[in-house]
Amino acid sequence: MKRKVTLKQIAKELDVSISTVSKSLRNSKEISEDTREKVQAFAKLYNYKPNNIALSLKNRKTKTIGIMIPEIVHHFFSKVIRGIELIANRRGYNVIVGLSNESFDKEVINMEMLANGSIDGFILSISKETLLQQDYHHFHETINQGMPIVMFDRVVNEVNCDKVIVDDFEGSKKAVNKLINSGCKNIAIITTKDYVNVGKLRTQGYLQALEENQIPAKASLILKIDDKLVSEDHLETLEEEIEQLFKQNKNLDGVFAVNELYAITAMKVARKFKKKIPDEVQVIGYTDGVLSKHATPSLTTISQHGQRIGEKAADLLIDKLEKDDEDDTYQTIIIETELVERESTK
Amino acid sequence: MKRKVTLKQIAKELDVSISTVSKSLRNSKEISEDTREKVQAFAKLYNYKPNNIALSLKNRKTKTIGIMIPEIVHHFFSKVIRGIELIANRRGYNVIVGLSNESFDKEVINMEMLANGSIDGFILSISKETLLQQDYHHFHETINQGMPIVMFDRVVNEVNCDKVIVDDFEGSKKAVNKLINSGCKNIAIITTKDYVNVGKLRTQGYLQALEENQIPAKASLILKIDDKLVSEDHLETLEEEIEQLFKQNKNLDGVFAVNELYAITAMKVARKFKKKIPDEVQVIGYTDGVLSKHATPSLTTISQHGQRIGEKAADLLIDKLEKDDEDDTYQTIIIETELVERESTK
DNA sequence: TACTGCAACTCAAACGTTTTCGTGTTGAAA
DNA sequence: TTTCAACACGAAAACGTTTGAGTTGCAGTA
Repeated sequence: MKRKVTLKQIAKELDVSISTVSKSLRNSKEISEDTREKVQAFAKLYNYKPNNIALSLKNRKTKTIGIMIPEIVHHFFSKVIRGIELIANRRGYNVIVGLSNESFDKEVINMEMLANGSIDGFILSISKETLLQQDYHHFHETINQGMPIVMFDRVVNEVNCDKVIVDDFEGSKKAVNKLINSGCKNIAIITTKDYVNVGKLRTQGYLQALEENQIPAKASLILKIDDKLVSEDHLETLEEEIEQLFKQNKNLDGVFAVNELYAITAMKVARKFKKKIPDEVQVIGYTDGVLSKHATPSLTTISQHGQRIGEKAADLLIDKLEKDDEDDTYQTIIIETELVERESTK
Repeated sequence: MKRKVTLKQIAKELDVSISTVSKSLRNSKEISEDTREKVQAFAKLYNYKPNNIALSLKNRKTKTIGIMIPEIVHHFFSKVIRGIELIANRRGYNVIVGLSNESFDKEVINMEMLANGSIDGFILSISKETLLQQDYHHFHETINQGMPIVMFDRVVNEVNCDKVIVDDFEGSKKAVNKLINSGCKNIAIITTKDYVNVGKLRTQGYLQALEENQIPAKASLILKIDDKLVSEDHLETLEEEIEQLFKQNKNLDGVFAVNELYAITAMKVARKFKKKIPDEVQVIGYTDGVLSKHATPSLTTISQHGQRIGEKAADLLIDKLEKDDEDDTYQTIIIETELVERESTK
């Protein structure tokens, strides 16, 4: 086993100083061509690679981006990571991942751990618990220490930083309009409780679309799921709640669900009630994941372009990191949603 | 904006030496209680946290694990990451993620980048291209430099290191036996080309199960998909190939597919041919992901316990990192598969 | 008084780089 | 013979820690 070779070892071996070695490798013309070649040959032979940690310490930058997300086993988030990684890599950065697991405490601890020099900046999406508690001190502190943050998807007005979001309002308007234009008269929405503000915005988009088409909203058509229970029995509860929705609205002919799972479950329930999709009930989901694509019938959805969100977030962050002047202007980038039409709508 | 405070700054402020500050914070009894308290109070006030990079340089360990996987938008891999992150975090480690994107070059470059001091060890799953080229020099070099590697799922005999795998052979035997015991007489397998050796092993398990039950294997029942085409049109090709399989085997009554997508597509094709599931055709998949759980009918699968694989891999790696004696014995841990019975089998 | 022992510090090296400044040697111009 | 630039290289500081080896002052002892 041969340990990594250092400048010092090369210097000793070649009987020159460390500085000479360093300069030779960086092709400084302070050093004679002779020595340079000798050093470079030796370095190549021993496969010298500068130690990243030492460089980080010296340069006070790590060339590493920290990602903090609530969950990784999730199509949307993994797509975002892929986008971040793509850009980061292309621009010479590494990516370190922390999972908050939707917990406030883990989010805080993980961020503190990473903020102590390990990374140059954060890309993150806020955990549900944090959103619920509305305690954002850890973000403020991080930013205050001069470490830039880019938030995506689950963002919050109270924190001043760059943001990349999807136009949830417009996206769900798009979906509901599609249902209306395809002939739906009684459209339900299956959404989440309001504290996750993407859920809130999607509900608002739904209401707005109805209003613009002079369709009165009905409370019985709005189903808000409490998704704090992510356990297995949650699935059954979910199904029961949707069954109630169908029972209470016999004339239901359109469903807009704010995520894939709700949409898929709605289709399952529709099938149970012998309602043909898309002939009798049409369904649109949100988030274009594997489920939508491979369901039968395949599901029309609003695609959020997770990868593009990640790419944009990474570009924003790295731009900020590499700009030398400390500007404190922040942008909010909106990534357009797209209606992907499949078999669950006419 | 207040930058992070360092030992040096505290020392200057309190008019003591850096060592005194350091020792005070580590509660050394070399320092008087008075001074200790004073320093600790000051440090707390200014929210001092030691700089990770400096510590890494000093201790020659980063407390960071590098993960290199072919793809992150993938249920199995993200579950593994979750497992790794869970254990890593619990044991005080961070996790840095590199994606090879199934490319040999990216795998090599990424590994070299991380191996230069950024991490203490690797957990990885080999890219398809690497498996195809059978060039494992980068793994050998990494190990040679004293950096431990733990491989999972896609492993290779040629590299001497700890491994965590699933018993693919036993797993698929289990699946095929289930089909046989449920009355299937003509069981097809939909698998991948042999160079991905998990595909190979699963095919062998299939053959073995047939043999043990005195069922002759038929070439026409073995469909090997070339999944180098991961593009969109791949989906259609896949469907066509499976249709051929059904056409050529009119009496087909059981399908074992080596992944979710193949299984789901098989169900779709079965439906097209008006074959009732599970009454006329039974289907079992491999990898227990979202698709299996939420398909209609839901899919019986062999679960690989991705998270457990990740946890075990992380424990193995950290154990090795924290053991001081350099032992060069390597283990291969086999994680048991589990048959998850759902609606697609009787 | 001179020595010992101890408490309470400080110094300095080390981890692996980069970079500024300094220095010794040459050869040529004055 | 002196002066001076050009050249080729070395020393040292710095990034932020930790830690073993000094150093200082002072009380106690012979």
